Amino acid sequence: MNKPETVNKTYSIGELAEEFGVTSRALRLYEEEGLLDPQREGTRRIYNERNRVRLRLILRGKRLGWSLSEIRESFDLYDSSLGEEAQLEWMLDKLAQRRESLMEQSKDIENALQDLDRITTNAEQALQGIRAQQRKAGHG
Amino acid sequence: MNKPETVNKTYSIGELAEEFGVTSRALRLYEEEGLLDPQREGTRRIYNERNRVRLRLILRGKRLGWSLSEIRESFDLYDSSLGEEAQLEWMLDKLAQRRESLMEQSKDIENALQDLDRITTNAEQALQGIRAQQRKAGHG
DNA sequence: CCTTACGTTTACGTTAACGTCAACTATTGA
DNA sequence: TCAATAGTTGACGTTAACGTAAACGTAAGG
Repeated sequence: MNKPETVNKTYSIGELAEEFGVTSRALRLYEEEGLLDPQREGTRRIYNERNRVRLRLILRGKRLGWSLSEIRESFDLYDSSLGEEAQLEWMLDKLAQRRESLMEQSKDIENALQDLDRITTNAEQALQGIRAQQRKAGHG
Repeated sequence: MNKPETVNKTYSIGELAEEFGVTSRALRLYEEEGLLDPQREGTRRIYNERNRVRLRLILRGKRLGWSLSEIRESFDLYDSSLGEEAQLEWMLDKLAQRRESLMEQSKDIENALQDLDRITTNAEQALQGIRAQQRKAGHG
């Protein structure tokens, strides 16, 4: 008993590339780097929903400024089996590091937004000043 | 009547590099790219507080995944005089774009943090399970 | 005076993340 | 049957952001 047919939908490399605004070349590179593993139909690559989700995560990682190998590391964390104690401790450590880095980025964004707001306010006021001058001149 | 002497403190390239954990080479590159403009004492570069603040902003930009030219653009926005109307409108547009990008990154971080939390919880529970088993075995 | 430390410019080397092109295969529609 | 379309691998090209090394200048200390 399966879910509706949308679940088993597949995509060619070109389709997926266009949908996400990247090139086929990039998808092949991500595969080479171990970030994607599409099935094959003969020689052609066939992407499924799982691959699609992965690609979404890859692009999110890129937006956060991560390198491809950092992105792969995060996948490794995500996929790794919860087996031995030592492995789990190492994993928790890595997860904590990621969290710290993300929190730092979050702080950076807050600060950058504050800077932007100050500049924006100044520019808006300057613009209003100019337009007020123009209206005065227009009435002459 | 000047503020205390800390205000006029200056730094050599080596000092500044070490303080921020970058190399002299990087500082020279940032200068070439128009991101820094230290004074000179003969041929030697002399950095003041303003340069130091700039460097801090450069590194913040890097943590956000910006390229050096994107960082310079942001400085251009920051520095640009609030002159003509067209320029102001163009500037406000650029500022809005930056804001959107930052908000998107912020969302990405939220999501990444949620993912991390889920994985962390799983790993912690697995670890507790293992340790419970170890205690039972220890009592045998 | 000589070494040491720190700085300078110039220039070539390196890595990541693709872009681009060549040569080939497979499918499809006229 | 033939051309167009989309895919394949392989290889070389490109850009950004530095690293690294050479050759030289300069101020301080022994």
